[in-house]
Amino acid sequence: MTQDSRRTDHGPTIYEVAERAGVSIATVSRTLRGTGPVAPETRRRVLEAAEALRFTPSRAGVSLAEGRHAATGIVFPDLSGPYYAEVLMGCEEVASELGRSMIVLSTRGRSEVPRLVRDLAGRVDGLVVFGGTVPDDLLAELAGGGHPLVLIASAPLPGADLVAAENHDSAVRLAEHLVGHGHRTFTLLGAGDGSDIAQRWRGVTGVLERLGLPAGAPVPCAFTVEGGYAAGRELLARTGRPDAVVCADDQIALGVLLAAEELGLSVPADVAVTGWDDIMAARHARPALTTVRQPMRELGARAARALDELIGGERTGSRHQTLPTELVVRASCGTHPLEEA
Amino acid sequence: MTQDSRRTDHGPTIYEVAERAGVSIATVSRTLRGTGPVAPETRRRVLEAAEALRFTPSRAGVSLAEGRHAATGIVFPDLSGPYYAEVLMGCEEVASELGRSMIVLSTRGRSEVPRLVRDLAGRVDGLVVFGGTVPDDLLAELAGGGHPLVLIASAPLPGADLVAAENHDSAVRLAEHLVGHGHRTFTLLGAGDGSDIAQRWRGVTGVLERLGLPAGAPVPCAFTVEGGYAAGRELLARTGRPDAVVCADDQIALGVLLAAEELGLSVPADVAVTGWDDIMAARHARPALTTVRQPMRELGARAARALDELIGGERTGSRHQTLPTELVVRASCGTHPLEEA
DNA sequence: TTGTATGCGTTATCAG
DNA sequence: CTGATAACGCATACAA
Repeated sequence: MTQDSRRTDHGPTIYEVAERAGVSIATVSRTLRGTGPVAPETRRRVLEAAEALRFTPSRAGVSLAEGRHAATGIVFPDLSGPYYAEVLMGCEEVASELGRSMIVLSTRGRSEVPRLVRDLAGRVDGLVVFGGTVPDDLLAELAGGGHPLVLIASAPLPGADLVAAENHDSAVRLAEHLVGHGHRTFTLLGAGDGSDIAQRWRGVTGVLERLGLPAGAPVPCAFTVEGGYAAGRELLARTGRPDAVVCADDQIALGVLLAAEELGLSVPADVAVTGWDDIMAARHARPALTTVRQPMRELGARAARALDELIGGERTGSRHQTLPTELVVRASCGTHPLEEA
Repeated sequence: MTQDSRRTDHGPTIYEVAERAGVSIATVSRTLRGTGPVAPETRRRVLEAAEALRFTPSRAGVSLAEGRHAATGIVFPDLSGPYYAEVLMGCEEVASELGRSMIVLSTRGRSEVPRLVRDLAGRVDGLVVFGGTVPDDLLAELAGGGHPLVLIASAPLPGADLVAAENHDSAVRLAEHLVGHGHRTFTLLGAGDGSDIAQRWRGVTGVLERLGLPAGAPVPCAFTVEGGYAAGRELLARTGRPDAVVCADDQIALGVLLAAEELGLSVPADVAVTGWDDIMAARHARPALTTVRQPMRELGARAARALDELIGGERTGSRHQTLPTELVVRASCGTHPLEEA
């Protein structure tokens, strides 16, 4: 075939450097990676040859010889919205400091996820995986196969680390704040498959039940602006409209805001709306969205560090980390006589 | 050392599969990758053995033998804000379809960028690079070294493909629209190093000059909400406030909106504000932001395809692609009697 | 201090 | 149809 006859990166090899410097490849390797003793003059010649040839060790060769990839993989549902991108940033930054490359894989709308994940696992030293992206049995298989695994925002898995933002308690604070505004009938928007969403709802309904207020089941809704808009139109148009719509994330809440505006409803006078995540748009929406801020960047950074520990063998058992969240009170949950900015 | 004695992925090798199936490794390889003839019965045995052992070919071994990585790299400034994340999504999706993994590298605030980029180049078959992230001489070196290169939103480079959104003409449309609203004094906010920003400003000032309107130099400003806020406070507080503030991107514009609100100025009655990109927050801001939408996802997808062509050797010369943009008229540029939604 | 030789896991060529 | 065996590029014991 004429197709595939050319190969990637026909750069110089260690042999060419060795020849040019008049030494063996062993000496080149030792010199360049600083392992073992090298005479100053020899060292100079090797460095010069490597420089002249612009030698870069073949990654495949190094990986094969070292038995490691110096890379970590990360699996998300998708990268839309600020949440995942922020986590990725945190992760990539730390990984880079630790000398590892980051390979990304998004699974949403993709067939053959298991094949893709297996392939990914084969080219990294460990995996960061968002909850809900990879079937549990595959995860178990990977963990069992000795692949270091860190889960983010996921249900726990034996043998894998877990990094998550605190959900329950901040949901309690949010609910109490809303009750404090006088809201009495609540709708929970966004039925979550993920355990993190479930924890939030447990926190909210706990408060309501304690106060003897009605707490209906979460209403299913796509986790997008469009999803929130559609659900909002449906919800706010009917009689018996709730005092407060507590949304599973900010995007849903933004959609509800749109729906309310279109229906001529005033937020928060007619209905309060809250989100979760504190994405950029939450701050700029009018009314600005009351929400719960997750330390997204930090989530990623912690995951990268935890993975490094696992890979380095510094730690054997798995560990669960829960990061604190922050209730961000803005205008959409009710009037705030004092803290109005 | 007790430190590094353990290696990654001690999965089964092709030898173990061969032994279990009672054949040679050559036959295993042929069977699994469908190259060359294999007797049905032999095939069955090999498949069974591979399945039982959960055999996955070692990526490093394959890469070394094949002389390719089946991976592509992408270099951005950072992943904050929706722009880069969207481009990455488009890129990753196409790359995945083409059987390539995506390795990401962000350069903002990082020392030793050249080293990181060289390392990245060594583990991929080709690179997608955002303008302004990698020194030109390094890019030239990589291109000269036979590394397939696709630049995004960048100045052109000999030997590299270029994918960019149309800038000049949409800037002209934006400026003409603003002039049509009766705005006469303009401030351009965000002095761009990138050639894409420069093109936008050329489009805007071209219109102004043609009409004999004053066109000052772009005001320097960080491309963040905070940057826009600070510049906006400064700009809108002084006498001789402009009719319209044309911002280099949406984040700056959102900051200006915040500044205007704080100064008690009404947008668009007192001052018009426009952005660029059409990020999610632009739609939800109040007033909603008039802006220019870039096909971010498509930008990434095109880059991935172009890179694939370059890598596959289907194409020798470099190609420049310009993708159309769309003027998105919302409330922040002035009152729209008719198209008010 | 340096060189030789072997292994890492696959692919692919070339005889059987 | 199948099996040795030579690359692929590098790291590293082991010798010298």
